[in-house]
Amino acid sequence: MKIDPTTAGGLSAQIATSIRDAIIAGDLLVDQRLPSEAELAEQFNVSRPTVREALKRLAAQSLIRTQRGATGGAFVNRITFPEAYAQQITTSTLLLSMNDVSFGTACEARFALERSCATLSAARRTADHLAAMRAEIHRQSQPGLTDEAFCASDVTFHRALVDGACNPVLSYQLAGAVEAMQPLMNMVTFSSRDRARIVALHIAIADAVEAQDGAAVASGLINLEKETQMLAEGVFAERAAQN
Amino acid sequence: MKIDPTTAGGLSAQIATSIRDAIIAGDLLVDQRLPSEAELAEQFNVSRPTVREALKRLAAQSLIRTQRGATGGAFVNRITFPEAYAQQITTSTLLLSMNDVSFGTACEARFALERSCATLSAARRTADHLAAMRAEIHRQSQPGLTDEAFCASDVTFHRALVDGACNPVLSYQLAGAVEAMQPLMNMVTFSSRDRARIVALHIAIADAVEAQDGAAVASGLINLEKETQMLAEGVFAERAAQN
DNA sequence: GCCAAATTAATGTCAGACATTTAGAATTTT
DNA sequence: AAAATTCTAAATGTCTGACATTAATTTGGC
Repeated sequence: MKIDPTTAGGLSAQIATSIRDAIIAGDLLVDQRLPSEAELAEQFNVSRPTVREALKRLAAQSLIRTQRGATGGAFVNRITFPEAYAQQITTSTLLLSMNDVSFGTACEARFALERSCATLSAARRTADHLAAMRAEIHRQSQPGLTDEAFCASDVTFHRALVDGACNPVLSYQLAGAVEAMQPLMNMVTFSSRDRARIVALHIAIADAVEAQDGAAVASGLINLEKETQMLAEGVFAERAAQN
Repeated sequence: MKIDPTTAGGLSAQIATSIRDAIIAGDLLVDQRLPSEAELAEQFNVSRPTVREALKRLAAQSLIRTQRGATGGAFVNRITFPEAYAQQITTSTLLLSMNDVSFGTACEARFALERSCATLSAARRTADHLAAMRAEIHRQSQPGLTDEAFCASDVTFHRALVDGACNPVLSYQLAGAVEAMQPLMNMVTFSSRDRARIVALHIAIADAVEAQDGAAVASGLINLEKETQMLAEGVFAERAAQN
């Protein structure tokens, strides 16, 4: 592990990159202990605070975990699916909110991705997945639900659909797409009549999933996308008119 | 911004979370300058190194950038698509390599996601996207290509297909799926006869894209997935036999 | 009025110290 | 002898203070 003090980014960034590369290359295996901070400082010829900053960078990406105490230290972390979910959602959410991606573009991407689960989910969904979808439909039907609660339920419904594919990699990849859309969906506050139409489309999708009819799930998602896009257009047109 | 010294995770982690939440909530806007490290230290009642560790955590996630000099400091960063790509790819790659996800599962997820671009890419692809795909096909046809180069070309081919959908959100979401598969694909080293079959399937897909026939693109991808899964099965069976 | 040098404010780095946590060894007690 | 307790050592977590480096601003000279 060599470090060039002249290059940009700062020493701690370079050290972090160096260690990250070693992990990716497989030189450092899962649960393997890294040298202590003092040893790393000596190896890289920097001070301990600098090493610590580098380690914090890696910890922020869940690449390492640290443990205190006598046998403590920094260990290569096995990234779990929940951790990866969380990172993906954070990144996706900020990416959308900071780059004025249009509602239409995000919506299109989200439903395109979700349709990729339709066939698999129809084929493999368990009774639990179906029950989760039905439960969210029931929740969404209740009057007096706040917009936030409605949207949260919407997300849960779609995640149950995605999880029905029984492919953790697919679930992970879609977590970002589905969750990151929630803030955008929140902007499109729905009237009770709009909600009824959405719920009706959800029921159609759930029915198709229950019947294990993949094509019907896909077309149900297409209808839902159309409806969502139409609702959004209406809301944005109304807002534009007010200004 | 309040900090509870008793809670777990360490002070720097809490401070990082506190600032991250403020960014997500929109209390800190893009390009806005954070207080100086000394001021943050005073606000949170901690020392400067602790604040710095927190800032490094945020920098690792591209949430902030720092600038030196008189008017320098930490600024809320606008996450760009390339930065988000890179993070997604790193996370996805490590997630797959550390959780012994089966080749079949990862492959299924990857092609399911890619099929979601088929219709859009057939409809919207520009001449550039098509040219990029043809160029990679040409490269893949050359004998004497290393396995790594073949796989890298494969990735480029598929990214061109995905980018053809002209939806940056879709491209971003798929970057992880396609790139993270590369190390797994590298494990399945191909004979020249296998390569020829893959290239033939690529040509079929490119032809369908050129003809703007979405259904044909989708079925081409299905065929490619089947071929890939078959090849992998053969390789793994062979390896199992050797052990 | 324009260019160059001093100023200044910020991050980047270092050195050393102390606090805290934890596992394991040593010791004492039962 | 076994079990409970205490002690110790090693590691991370945090603090203080200092100096180095960078880059915009101000100041001074011409």
